[in-house]
Amino acid sequence: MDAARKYHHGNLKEAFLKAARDLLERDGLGGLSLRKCAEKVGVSHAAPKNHFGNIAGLLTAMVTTGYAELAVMMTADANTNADRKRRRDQALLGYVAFAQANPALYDLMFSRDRLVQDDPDLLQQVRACFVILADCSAELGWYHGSLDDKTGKGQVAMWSLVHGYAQLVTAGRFKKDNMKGLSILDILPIIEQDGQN
Amino acid sequence: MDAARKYHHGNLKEAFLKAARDLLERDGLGGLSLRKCAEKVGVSHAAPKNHFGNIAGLLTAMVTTGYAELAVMMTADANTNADRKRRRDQALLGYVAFAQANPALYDLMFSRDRLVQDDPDLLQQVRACFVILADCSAELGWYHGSLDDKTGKGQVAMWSLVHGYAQLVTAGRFKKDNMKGLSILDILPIIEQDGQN
DNA sequence: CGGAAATATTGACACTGTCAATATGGGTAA
DNA sequence: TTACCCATATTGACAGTGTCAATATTTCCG
Repeated sequence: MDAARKYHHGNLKEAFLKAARDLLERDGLGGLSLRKCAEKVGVSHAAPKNHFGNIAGLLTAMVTTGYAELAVMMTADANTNADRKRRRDQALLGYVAFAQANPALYDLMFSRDRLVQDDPDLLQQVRACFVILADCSAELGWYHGSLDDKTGKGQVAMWSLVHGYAQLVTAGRFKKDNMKGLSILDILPIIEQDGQN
Repeated sequence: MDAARKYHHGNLKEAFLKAARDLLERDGLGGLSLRKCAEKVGVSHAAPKNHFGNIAGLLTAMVTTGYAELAVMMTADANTNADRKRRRDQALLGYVAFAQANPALYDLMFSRDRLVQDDPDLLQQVRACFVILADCSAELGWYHGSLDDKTGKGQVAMWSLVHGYAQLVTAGRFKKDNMKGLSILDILPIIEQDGQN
């Protein structure tokens, strides 16, 4: 049997995720509901229960794919780019680009009360993204002489900075003209130890 | 007439805000509803409409008071503390302390789709907090030689870092043992230009 | 005193997530 | 093939939600 046509509908789980993603970016989180997803896919209103349990399960699954895409955006040209500094820059630019391309999803990815926070798949994808950021931190020399940065300070600083920047940018908090033109790479050299890029 | 006993109920607007605040921190954003607020206060379910219009109006008003409290937390000991560096440290510690004391409210303060983003009162309180952070940035020497920092890089970097840190901490994203003991002041010197505090 | 305005209530509506009961169909073993 | 089991999907119901129009009540002020 065709894998895309199993059982009654087909791969209904992925169809739900796609519908939810569309609704989220089109109408925002307030415009997303299980019943709208079901109608969009063409099934009954209670169909999502079999695949996700409840709405938190669906949002968690969608957010998990978001973290996977975020990791892809950060490592898209990692193979074709031999220069380590450029690779690090591209990772950070990719992070912010993902947030700007999927602002509502990015917000949901850091929501505290709509997700199943201890979902194993979610935690795994989150960790994968954090590892990539930790590498960026190491390249910046934020480990203060210790290559493995046992204190974790570099990673904490890196994730805080890039996440805060991404969230504030997508929220439109940087409105003054002199701020709107700043990219994550512009503010990075300011806070590097040596003041150079 | 007593200002606390005007009209039928009294100062119903502030009573709603207090009830909403309690429900938010006790049951999370998902446990907060207009009808529960009304029941908690002891009025009919449609009473909030007269004061806030809709639920976005109530959340916006509550968040606005949150920003005002955040500013207070950052400047609590500004008068009694003559040392500029300690004053800056206390402002940043106060920022994070507010987020940790009111995690659900802090999250809502950066929500994109539940608030009236262009509310004048909200914008004013946000700006007030940003000004305080800009002062912290200036004290760190992030203006790169220009005291007024016309580029805005220092402010963008400062707000990004402290907001990202506060959000990730309250979300429980820093779980590894070596990270849990880090405060905002621990990661600050890592990314200062001279590497010193 | 009496009308006007602010404030609060009532009842209704569409919409939401969730659940139990039921129906449908595919997979598999006899 | 046939019979059965189980995953999957539907139906109908329920409590809860925000919002609105219509109405009622209280306060303010000329």
